[in-house]
Amino acid sequence: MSDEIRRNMALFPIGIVMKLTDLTARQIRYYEQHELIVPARTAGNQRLFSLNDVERLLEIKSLIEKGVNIAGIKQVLLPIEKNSDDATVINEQTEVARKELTDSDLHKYLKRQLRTKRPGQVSLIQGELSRFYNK
DNA sequence: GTTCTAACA
DNA sequence: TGTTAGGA
Repeated sequence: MSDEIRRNMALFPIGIVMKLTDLTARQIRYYEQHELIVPARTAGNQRLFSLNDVERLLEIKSLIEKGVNIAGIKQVLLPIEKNSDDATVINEQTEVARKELTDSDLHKYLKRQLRTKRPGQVSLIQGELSRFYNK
């Protein structure tokens, strides 16, 4: 499986994303309303976020802290193209992986992700998520 | 127990 | 953005 797909697998419910990003559920849902992120949904209508979604949220968070509003962020963060590599995927494989995801697995998973670099986003996620693997 | 949408003392 | 109501 490619890292591209791995990064786009919808794995985390909003609770985990809250801890990962330090954002409130309210904020996360609000950003989704403004299409800054487009998480996948389970059959029960619950949001499932991919690592890419988490990265985008961290970027959004940093921009908000710099005083940028939603309109401004929309100009920085390109819209997610449907059916593109940026679209959050949810399938059987994702389903299985998500159910088996434990907290310790999450840590190992995140550490692994940090080694697969991506231009423009790497420095950010490494800084923001460091509190997890450095503790 | 967790998450969802809608709405505002 | 916070918070709460009422459901799933």
